[in-house]
Amino acid sequence: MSPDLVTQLKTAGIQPSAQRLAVADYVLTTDAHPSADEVLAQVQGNFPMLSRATVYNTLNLFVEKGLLRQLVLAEGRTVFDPRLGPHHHFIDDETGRIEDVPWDSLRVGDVRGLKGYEVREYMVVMRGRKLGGSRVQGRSANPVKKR
Amino acid sequence: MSPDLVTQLKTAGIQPSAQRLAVADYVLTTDAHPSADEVLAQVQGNFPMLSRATVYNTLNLFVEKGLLRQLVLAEGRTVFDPRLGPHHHFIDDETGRIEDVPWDSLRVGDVRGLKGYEVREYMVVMRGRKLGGSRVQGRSANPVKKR
DNA sequence: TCGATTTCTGGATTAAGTCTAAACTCGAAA
DNA sequence: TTTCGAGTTTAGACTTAATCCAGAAATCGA
Ligand SMILES: [Mn+2]
Ligand SMILES: [Mn+2]
Ligand SMILES: [Zn+2]
Ligand SMILES: [Zn+2]
Repeated sequence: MSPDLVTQLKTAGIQPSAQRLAVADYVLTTDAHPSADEVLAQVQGNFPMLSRATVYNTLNLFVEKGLLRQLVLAEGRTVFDPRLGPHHHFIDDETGRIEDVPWDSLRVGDVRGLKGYEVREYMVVMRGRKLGGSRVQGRSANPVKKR
Repeated sequence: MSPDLVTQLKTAGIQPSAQRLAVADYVLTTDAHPSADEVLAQVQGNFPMLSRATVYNTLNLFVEKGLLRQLVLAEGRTVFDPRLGPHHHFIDDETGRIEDVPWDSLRVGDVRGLKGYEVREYMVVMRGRKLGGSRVQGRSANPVKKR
């Protein structure tokens, strides 16, 4: 859809094919942190002839080219995050949903000054309950915790 | 080996069988963050008749009974951590090795005061290079990053 | 237009982890 | 002692996210 998606891919050195644009249109603009399977399901909605292999290929390519971050925060769920800037993450105990927490909402001490380490990046990972429930509860995506 | 391992298991409500003690003797005392397979390899050293299923059963039991924490920080690696108290983690980019960073070495802002969330636990996850190399480099366990 | 290159695909494969059903252990009752 | 049964252990089957592969399809360049 978006005309600058083409530009964004080209700029990253990626050939903007139809499949890649379809994947990009979802995964580069979503507010969620979808897994590969969720990307597949989502994109196949308006692009039914899309194979699983292509989704994985494309996601890995986007990560490699720096358009996407790959996050592994919870058991058995690798997810993708289009927000490249530094931010923290909150994981809901019940739903498994991952939410972004603005960088500036938490001051972390002198990480870079840690003796013996050259820290390239860091984030605070929080787990707990989301408050202010009552709301429609959102479409709860991840059943989480099968045990 | 340790006589109080028996006590520790009993206290947690776990029958201290030979296999469980062998696993406990390694995983509850290690400074590393081993995966299930690393636990298996390690323990089979002095306890060759130990099955993969028992290792998984035992590790899951220990997690369930609160003797062990399960961490998922990196691609395709679920590891176990016997240090129950709060602490942070540093992950070496090259080796994938996970190191503990003392809780007090980093001051994190008012996490508990975050509006809209009831944070049960949190940690800072750092990635980068370990400095002061030259040393024997330790037995580098995890090749990491196959891509 | 046509060969070369890249992209895409279904199906096979891999590998971490779980599940199952049978075998084994061991203390206590008979 | 024997027997019994609850709990433990095991090999191997199974599940599933992810990768690999080799041919088909699309795209590109001259
Ligand atoms: Mn588990
Ligand atoms: Mn895998
Ligand atoms: Zn994020
Ligand atoms: Zn740790």
